[in-house]
Amino acid sequence: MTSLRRTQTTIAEVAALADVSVGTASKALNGRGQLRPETRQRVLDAAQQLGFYPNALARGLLEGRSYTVGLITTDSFGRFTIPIMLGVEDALGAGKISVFLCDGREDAIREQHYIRTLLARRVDGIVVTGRRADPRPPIGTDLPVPVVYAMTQSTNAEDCSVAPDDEEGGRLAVRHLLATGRSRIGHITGPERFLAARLRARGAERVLTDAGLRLAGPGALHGEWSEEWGRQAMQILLRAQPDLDGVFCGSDQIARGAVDALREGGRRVPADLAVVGYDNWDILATACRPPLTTVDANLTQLGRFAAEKLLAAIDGEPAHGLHRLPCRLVVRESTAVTLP
Amino acid sequence: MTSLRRTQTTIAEVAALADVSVGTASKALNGRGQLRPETRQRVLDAAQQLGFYPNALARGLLEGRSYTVGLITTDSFGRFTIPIMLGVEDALGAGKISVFLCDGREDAIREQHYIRTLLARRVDGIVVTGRRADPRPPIGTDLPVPVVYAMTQSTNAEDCSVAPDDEEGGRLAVRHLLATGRSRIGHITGPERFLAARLRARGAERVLTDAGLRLAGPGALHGEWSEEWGRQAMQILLRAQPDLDGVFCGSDQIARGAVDALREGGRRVPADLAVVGYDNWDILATACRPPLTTVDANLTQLGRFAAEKLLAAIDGEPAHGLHRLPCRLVVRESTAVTLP
DNA sequence: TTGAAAGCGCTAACAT
DNA sequence: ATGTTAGCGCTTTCAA
Repeated sequence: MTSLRRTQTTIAEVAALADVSVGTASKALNGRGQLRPETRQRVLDAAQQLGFYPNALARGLLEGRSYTVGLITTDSFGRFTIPIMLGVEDALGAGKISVFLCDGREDAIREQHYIRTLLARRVDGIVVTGRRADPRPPIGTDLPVPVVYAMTQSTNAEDCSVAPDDEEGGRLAVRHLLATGRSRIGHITGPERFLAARLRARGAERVLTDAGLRLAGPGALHGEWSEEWGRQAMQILLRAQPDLDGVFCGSDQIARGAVDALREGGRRVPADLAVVGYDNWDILATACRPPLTTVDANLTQLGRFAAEKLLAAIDGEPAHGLHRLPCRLVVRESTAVTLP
Repeated sequence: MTSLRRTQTTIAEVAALADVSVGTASKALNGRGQLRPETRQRVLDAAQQLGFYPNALARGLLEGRSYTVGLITTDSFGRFTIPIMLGVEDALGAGKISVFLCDGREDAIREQHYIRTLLARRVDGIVVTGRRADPRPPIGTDLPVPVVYAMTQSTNAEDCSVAPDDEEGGRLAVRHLLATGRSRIGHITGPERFLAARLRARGAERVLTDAGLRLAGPGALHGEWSEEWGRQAMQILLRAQPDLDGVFCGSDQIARGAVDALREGGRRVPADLAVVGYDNWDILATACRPPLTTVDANLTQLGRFAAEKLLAAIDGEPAHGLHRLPCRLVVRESTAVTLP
């Protein structure tokens, strides 16, 4: 519990107490210049005694930068934005940079308003996060500060964007199913208009093709990102191919629906069928019966990575183009190999 | 899409272009003082042309405040913090105040570090959010700026705290069950060490007592906030009181588990038993079969309320003590009245 | 080794 | 009606 003065102290007061000039006080506090050790100590003591900490506004004004960055979300901190924010905050907080939170709400006007505000506050850079990997128009052209897009992508190829490698996620999932001895594998996923859904499906198909196989039934089943769709699609798939032994789902919600449908239809998971989800939304994945093997997109790391790219750009080393970050398979019981 | 200069403009440049002094430019831009309309327009045009917006750091330095507030979370933006953040940001953003995001991570050291940073940045105030209603030590004594605690409570009664009215939530839930014709009502909830769990249970019990009834079975069943516990507890409850016709659950997760257990045990919801959840975590509540009637704690509004209290305090009208905000029942199918 | 002064960008009081 | 000046808190020359 801090005990700070009710009124904030200035360096002039510290200087007065230490009986030196403000210039000297500044040097002492910042460890610069040539000072008699005793003088330096006197200043430090005075600062301590007064609970002094420098006014960041004054420093920023002088230095021309503020050691802050703006974080603009387009989706009101949805489920996917949170871990990214966490990563960004984590990477920047450590480096003494503070983060301004701005909720863009899919509203372009609002977004522009925020950009203006952030620039007025002399942020050193801006991170834009989204919930979809699909490209979006850049937040501005020729902005005076660097911008990094995380979990969304600027349509301008010059801009720096960071996104999970969804195609690799699809490959990981299906490779795992093959490795655990399944070969009649179906795929249930979200709307085809989502780039992420298409990429995951493509990854899945590639691995199957390489193994001389193909997706079971009618191929990738596109629908809502919901449990309900997972249940429905599971029925469709089973009817189309009754000897199915593995399903890769494009989200944990879908997977959960699929698993419920299987259990209620009398099929055992993983004994009869293995199921892989996507997102590693752990509250869902672990509550599933059985707990769900799923692909984790490492979003917190993605946020951290985006922040690092931004820091580099601030330091004059800008990156360009889209960076796809690796996913990770989290193995749980839904794909366990059972003895016959 | 903004098109802003790569280099930021100062008021001096605007003044030069408009051929006036900076003082005059300042007056024109801020609509103060007596100026010839034509001069004012010339300045405005110049500002427009140069894409000028004032340096907030300079303004803040001068005014002694920054029009920013800090938002410190103790739980890494958990599920409950998000809507609160949204509400805070919403209420403040409208008033031209920007929000600094700080993830305290339950770490007191980290928290103190953030407080110092925020004060150095001359924030006008601080909001502290938590995930538990249980009281916590204040973040500091005698801070130079006002603080409001949201969804957590300071142990210092002088501090301003805002929390949902959990007891009322419990009352709402059970009153609804009674109103839909149920009278043998059980309660499954989270760990007893959570104040929220105790308050909700108390609310439930009060309503029953007033109706000359009591909780079914052994009374409130405390366990984890999980689906698994919901399933288990449901079995326990049914064994203890087979003619049960209503269950109030302390969270949507628990409710979901309870509903699953009922369905799998051959009981129809809502025909045989009605179930009420808590949180209105819609992705869970709507995926439930049937969709869940649940108590919504109005967290976004709570965030907005907290922000308003903070603004008032900043304006010299501090509030004290704990403010409990109303909950709201969201009725879905799990408590529908069915014809016999 | 220390102090004085200038200046970051802006606003407000005071001159003109 | 417009210009000049001082000063917000700090760092950084440059002088002493």
